[in-house]
Amino acid sequence: MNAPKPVRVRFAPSPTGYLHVGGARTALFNWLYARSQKGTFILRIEDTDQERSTQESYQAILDGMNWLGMDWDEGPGRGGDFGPYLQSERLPIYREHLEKLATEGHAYRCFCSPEDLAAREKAVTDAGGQWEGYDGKCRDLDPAEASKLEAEGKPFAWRLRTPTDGSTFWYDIVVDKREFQNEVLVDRVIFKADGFPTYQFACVVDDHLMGITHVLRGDDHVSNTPFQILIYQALGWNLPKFGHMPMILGPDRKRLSKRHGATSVQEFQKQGIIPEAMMNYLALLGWSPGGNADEVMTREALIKKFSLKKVNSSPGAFDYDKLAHINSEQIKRKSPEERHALAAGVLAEHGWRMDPEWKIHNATDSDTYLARILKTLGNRFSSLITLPEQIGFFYTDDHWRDDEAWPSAVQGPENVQALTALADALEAELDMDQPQPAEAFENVTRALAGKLEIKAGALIHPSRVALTGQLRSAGIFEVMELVGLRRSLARLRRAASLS
RNA sequence: GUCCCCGUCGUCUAGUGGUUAGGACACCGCCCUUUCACGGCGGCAACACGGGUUCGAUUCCCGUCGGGGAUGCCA
Repeated sequence: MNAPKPVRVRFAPSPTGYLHVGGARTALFNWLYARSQKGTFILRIEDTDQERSTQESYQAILDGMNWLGMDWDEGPGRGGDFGPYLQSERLPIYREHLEKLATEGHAYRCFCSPEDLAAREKAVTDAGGQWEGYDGKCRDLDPAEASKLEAEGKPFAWRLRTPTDGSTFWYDIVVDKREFQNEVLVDRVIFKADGFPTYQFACVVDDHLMGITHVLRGDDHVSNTPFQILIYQALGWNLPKFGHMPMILGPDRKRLSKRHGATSVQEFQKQGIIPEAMMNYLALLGWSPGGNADEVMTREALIKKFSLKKVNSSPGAFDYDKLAHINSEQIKRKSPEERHALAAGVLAEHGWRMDPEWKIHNATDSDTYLARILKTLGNRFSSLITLPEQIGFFYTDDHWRDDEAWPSAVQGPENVQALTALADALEAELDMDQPQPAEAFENVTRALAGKLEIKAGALIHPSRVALTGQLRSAGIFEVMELVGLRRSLARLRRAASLS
């Protein structure tokens, strides 16, 4: 048997928008396949649509790829032996291959303008018929006549002459055999009147010239494949393997669109999704590690377990809840250092810093302080979005002021009494000039509860709201330790006085 | 309309010619507890429908229905 060729796959987006989750998922499967097979991952920009391609989009795509951590071996900024990797810089190459097809009679000039075509389509539709695509008007145009029209300066496009009988098929990696009757394939344009190749043509030429072994793309390309196969055949080239990934649908099983919420990877980034989670979730949409295996995986695990054979053939609905779950799991599983970096980013956005005047037990500088906060938070830190709410009160007295929890937990005679009693006890028992550990606060609180013959909770709950402004928080005694005795007292008294 | 594809809990999925059809998210209980989260335990919940083939179909075939894609001088 022949030795397997080294895998070469590519992601070939067109720079006409942001990096959409569908595109990102396609890119991911290519990337995972390349990495798992020790192959080459190529990024190629398909900017043959002069109208819609933009520099901003180009940049957004590169940013999205980088953010997700999908590095490419060849492509923009990386170079490679098969460049250029921007189709707009490969025009002479396409031209050359077009000429070959023209010479051999596989391509012909079509002088029908888009307006002509639209008019003919309308005529057919008006007559109650169904327009089946290009009608082949110029297919048998006399070459002399065509040359004459060209000499007159009449604009034209090039079309591929496709067979009218037989069928074109391939064995898809995902869905096995796919077959189309050539009869239904029309002579589509391969070179536009503006001198640029169409996607159909540029894609085939590049995939071949760049030595692509597996064309892995979205299922929306299935109907392009037979036409492209015809181009390969006309050029006398061997076919790569094709694999069509199932589409991603919205939660309502309609095509995923903006009205479903975020659809571009940068939007998810803004919503506090970390790249590892995005990648992990995307991988799970259409692929599964199988059986009861853990779905939360590192990049390395993903690469190790990924297999094209396990890619599903049915379209899947995007589930924001599950993404959120994967995201929190990924955050929880990060190392303390990585979590610290993540949280520090959030702090920086809010401009929060530790008050250097304050004496905190076991924390005298900002980094240590944050490390202590995160340790106290533990698993509660599982979202970049809720983190500001969770830790704001460690940094500013303003943070806790307004909260709807206030009336229920702090107001009322018992609560005011409890807050005051606790403040008095803490002040009496603890040395204001020394940092106090959580245990000290807890001992005083529980002793007071015993003395007053009430449950500790009757002191704890109002204190939590007084200290944090929230009904939920990390352990309240650790909160007191980190907020510090002096400031804790102030907050307790403040709450009591405001009630 | 035509062509192509898909169809297992609400969602993502595993799986098989004979299984108590497994896991995860979400949801609901209980436990833990200082609230929340985590964790633990348990629960709810699926083979779209109708015909075949077969001793036996969720699994194989056909049809129906449902969903998606394509039908561009966009990619």
